[in-house]
Amino acid sequence: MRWNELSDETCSLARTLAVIGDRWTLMVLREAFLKVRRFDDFQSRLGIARRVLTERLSHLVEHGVLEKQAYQTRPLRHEYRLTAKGRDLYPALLSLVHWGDRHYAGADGPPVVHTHISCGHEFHSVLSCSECGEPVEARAVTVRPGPGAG
Amino acid sequence: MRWNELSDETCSLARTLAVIGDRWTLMVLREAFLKVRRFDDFQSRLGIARRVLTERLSHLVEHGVLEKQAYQTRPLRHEYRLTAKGRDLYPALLSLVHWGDRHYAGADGPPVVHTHISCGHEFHSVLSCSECGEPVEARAVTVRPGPGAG
DNA sequence: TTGACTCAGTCTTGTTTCAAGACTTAGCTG
DNA sequence: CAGCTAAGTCTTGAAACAAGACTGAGTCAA
Repeated sequence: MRWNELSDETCSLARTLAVIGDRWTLMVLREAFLKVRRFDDFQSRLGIARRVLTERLSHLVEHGVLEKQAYQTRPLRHEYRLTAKGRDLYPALLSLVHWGDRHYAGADGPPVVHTHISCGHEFHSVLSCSECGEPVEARAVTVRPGPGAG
Repeated sequence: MRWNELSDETCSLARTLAVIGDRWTLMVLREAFLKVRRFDDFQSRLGIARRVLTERLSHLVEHGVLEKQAYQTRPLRHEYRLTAKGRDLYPALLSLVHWGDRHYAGADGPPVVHTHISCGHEFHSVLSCSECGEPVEARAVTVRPGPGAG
């Protein structure tokens, strides 16, 4: 079986991975959150093969994560911007970055620090419960079939 | 260039993806969080090719995300368990799942619901700031080079 | 003590995807 | 007109993947 033949109905993760579960795709999204928007900028910052970049960008556009907008007309040029759906990926992406920071930063600390504008502090991400607001960890969660289960 | 030649020093995400940024790997981890521990259970639940599963599991063990422990000696059999480092991936994984729930659940709702044992409620995940506790969104965050930058 | 069964892999053989970078197109600039 | 820029497209060889048959070490039941 191929990964993308996994049942979508019982697994939101498979669905998510079908859209963004590819290493270059995630790197492209990281750049997008850093406000990179143009083909050649993605290409030169990542060093990704142009053919692969073309394919990843159109895939993301097709799935509504990015949108392609003209930023000039003569010559016609487009840029790729995150949609609301794309911005919703921020928590997932930041969690992945912070996992890397936590487990692979050298003695000096992480390569990048994030500042929360609202409170003014450097921060790291914490996953919390939408209902009680407390931090969530794996052992405090149970899983059961939901209304959309097959 | 290949994705894994990206500079680790300036990018925790590339480092993270080198360890877990593969679709099957993430599906394996999802099962691990659902308490699946044995080779054949991973294999039959996911339908993954056995060769690929072998490779992914050893990769995860090698990187300290899973550990291989004997659960019986005659015949010698092992199981794969999440380490603390592996459990730290829970926020990232749950965020990915919830993104899928949010954007791809059918009219009925998501295929799986998560209950937070501590408070007893069904919940979804919220990424919050470690300093002020408020939810974080992309536009409220600035990024700059940290102490470990190259 | 033989035959079936379980678990955890390994091996083989096509198929698919990927990487690198040269090439293309359309319009602008000097 | 020559060269430049942005955004791709194309070709070719290399790497990764899927399917599933096979292996080996031990258990169990007759």
